[in-house]
Amino acid sequence: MGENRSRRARADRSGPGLSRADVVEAALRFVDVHGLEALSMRTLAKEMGVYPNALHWHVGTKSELVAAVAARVLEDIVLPPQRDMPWDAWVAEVARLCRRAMHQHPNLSPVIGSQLGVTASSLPFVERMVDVLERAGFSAEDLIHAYNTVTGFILGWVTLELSSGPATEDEDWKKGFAKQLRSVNPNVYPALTRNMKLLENNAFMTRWDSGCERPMDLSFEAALEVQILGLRAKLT
Amino acid sequence: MGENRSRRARADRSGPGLSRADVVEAALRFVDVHGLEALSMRTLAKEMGVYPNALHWHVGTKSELVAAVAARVLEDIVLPPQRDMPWDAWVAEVARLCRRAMHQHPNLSPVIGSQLGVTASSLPFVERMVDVLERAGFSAEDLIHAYNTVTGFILGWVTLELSSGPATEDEDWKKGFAKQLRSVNPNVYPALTRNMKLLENNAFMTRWDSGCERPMDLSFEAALEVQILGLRAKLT
DNA sequence: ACCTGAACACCGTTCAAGT
DNA sequence: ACCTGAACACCGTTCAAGT
Repeated sequence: MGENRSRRARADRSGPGLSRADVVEAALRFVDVHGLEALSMRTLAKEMGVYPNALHWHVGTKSELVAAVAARVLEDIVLPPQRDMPWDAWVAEVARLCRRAMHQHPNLSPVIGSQLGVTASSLPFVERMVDVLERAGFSAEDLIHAYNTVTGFILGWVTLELSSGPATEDEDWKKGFAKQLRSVNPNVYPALTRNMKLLENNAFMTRWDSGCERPMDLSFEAALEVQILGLRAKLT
Repeated sequence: MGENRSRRARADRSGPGLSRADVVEAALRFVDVHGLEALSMRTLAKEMGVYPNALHWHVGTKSELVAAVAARVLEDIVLPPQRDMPWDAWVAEVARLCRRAMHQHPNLSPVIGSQLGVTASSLPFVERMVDVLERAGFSAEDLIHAYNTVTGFILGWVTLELSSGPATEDEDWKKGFAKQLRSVNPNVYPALTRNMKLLENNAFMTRWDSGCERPMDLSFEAALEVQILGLRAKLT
């Protein structure tokens, strides 16, 4: 999904002082370390040893920078060759690669889920996914729906997996949440009570750790299998 | 999913001057009208005719307010009774209800996708979804995975559907994107070129309008059917 | 308890000016 | 073209003080 960015440090003074890719790269690293809400044009500029306007000149507005950083995450993915591979194995493999890339930059997941549905620069992904699904037997409207099914599943599901609780400083809400969950009325929440041991900290809306600290590997694999089985059923 | 908030205007002076629910409600309406990025404690306070600190006193920090507003969106949903209904019909119906609720407040979709995976206050949803899936035949780990599959799909997929492009002011990037898309090299993007008419503005990463202006109804129904078919296949 | 009023330390963006 | 330096109009949050 695009060539790797050059890894050279910003120290060497060859070429122009700053490039757009440099700024995006620095922003990515900054967000990885300090979190998305800590990112500001001023602090990033300070860390890069320039004035805020230098950044604006290269990347435009802040939200444009963030969008560029989000798109940058998926560029690390190198898609496997789709020939000599069953369509379902290829889809599953690509799903795992996307998830891995997103897990490598968990602080960016909010902006990936909420901006990447509408974007350019991922055309190689589209091209090959469409090609594979077409060869699987989908065509016309069904092809578009199949594409949207798996693409929406991957990006959307992992976004939710990596979602975090309220960005409050203290971690006490976790203990409070756990206590509240365990002390629900068994008469009004019988199914929840029955499966409490399985649910707590393992399922959406009943967990307190995000998918960053507590990856939902097995659930993802199961959900992925559901996609494949469902698509296969639609083909017949 | 919880009782409706009282609809009384903030004008009447009965009881205390302000309540937490009032602030959340006002914030929800504000975001619906002006967008999420326009929300600030100061402007919301001004619109409510109070000082910023009055808001802080009731809802704490801004990110806590936003989390509360996000959770508030799903509280409008009234779950259908799950008895006298096949499990798959119930799941499909609830999926459509969740989607409808999210579409009613599209400006909140980023924060729903990125925060609602870890939250309380949705226990009625969990209870009944788990109950239905259990009656469908899932148990133990498979039950949790089935729950995570459909919950992650609904919230994640619709988040992606409602995702919008860069929050830039001018709408020219849309025309530029469309032109760039239509003028790709057919030799390097054959599948994309073959299906251009179907893809453009209809599929993730090849559309310029968000799911707010351009709902992906058919693709959602197709994806939902894939979930059902896949889950059904796993049951046997 | 609930809110005012002022203050602190930020922030994104713009604009003229330099080179 | 690329960046400095200063300025403008904000922002979230805190703190003392009122009632």
